[in-house]
Amino acid sequence: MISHMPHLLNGDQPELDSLELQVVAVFVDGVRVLGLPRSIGEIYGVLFISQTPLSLDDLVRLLHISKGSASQGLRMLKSLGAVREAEGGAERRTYYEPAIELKRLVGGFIREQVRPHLDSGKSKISRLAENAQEIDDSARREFLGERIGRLETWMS
Amino acid sequence: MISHMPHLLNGDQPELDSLELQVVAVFVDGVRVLGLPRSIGEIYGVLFISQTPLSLDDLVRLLHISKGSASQGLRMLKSLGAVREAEGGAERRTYYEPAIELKRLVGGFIREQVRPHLDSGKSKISRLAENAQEIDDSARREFLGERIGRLETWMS
DNA sequence: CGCTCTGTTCAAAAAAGTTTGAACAGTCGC
DNA sequence: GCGACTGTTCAAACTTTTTTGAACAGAGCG
Repeated sequence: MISHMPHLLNGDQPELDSLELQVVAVFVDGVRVLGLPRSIGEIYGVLFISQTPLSLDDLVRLLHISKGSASQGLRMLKSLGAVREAEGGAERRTYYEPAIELKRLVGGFIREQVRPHLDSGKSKISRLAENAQEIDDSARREFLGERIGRLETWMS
Repeated sequence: MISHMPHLLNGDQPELDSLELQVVAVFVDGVRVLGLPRSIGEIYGVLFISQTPLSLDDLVRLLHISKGSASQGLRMLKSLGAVREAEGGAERRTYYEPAIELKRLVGGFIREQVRPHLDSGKSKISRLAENAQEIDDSARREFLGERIGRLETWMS
């Protein structure tokens, strides 16, 4: 039985096949656009194409990355809500599986990566708008008011 | 007359005042989120808050960046459609002004930074979908078909 | 407790990305 | 043509980010 299922990509498979490598490459490219590190794309990629959940050690072996990288990558992916721990397995070791709903992925990315910057930006701009009111030169003050107002519009 | 317009931020002003620095900082933060280099944010920031178009040498002086940086930064901003050469001035030197319509900025960013990756991603995935059809193991083939299909949905 | 197994941490190394500045190319006016 | 001026290029220097790997913490088991 076992010998007839060579493509069940799981903890037993020692290497990624060419098709799996191509999928991983797509995700590496994908996260690059979002400004996330390569390893994040690799990890999510293997999980995405794996039929069974994978452990940290599986990732180390399949991707040839260090344990540290895999650990940190999984942490980030969990914080983005892109990966979750698989239920069940009464084993000591924990297994991970990908979240495959696009909504969840995009939502997590916005919540963790975009929102913080957006919020701090908004508060900086409010302060800016106040400071601009104190300018003496009236032409300059009006110009600044107009531009900063535009900035405020952009942020919403 | 001249001495009464100290805030006309143009080629004559030797330094950025505190408010201008704050605005620049907002843009530096902003472009960081998009994965663009700091200097891009600085350059767009000064142009955005300047009442008159600025030359390359103005940028070098106001931002304390090298001529090379300013030149490359302007090139990128032009390619993004975020900055254009100002009309008029019969001078030899060319002056730049910011595009301030959000639509144009976002559009340029997508066209130049996102589209290329998205397109190459799509074609990689098409090839992937074909390769997946050649898999022997039928369970594996179906699983891959399902996942790759999902990937294709995401891309639209 | 002592040993093994799993996973985390973090300082240092490596890689990737950005900026600099000197050399160069083009243009204008004389 | 020559010199001054404006801007571009690109290899090297610098900065920032990512990865590594060795040390460590905790959990389970005998």
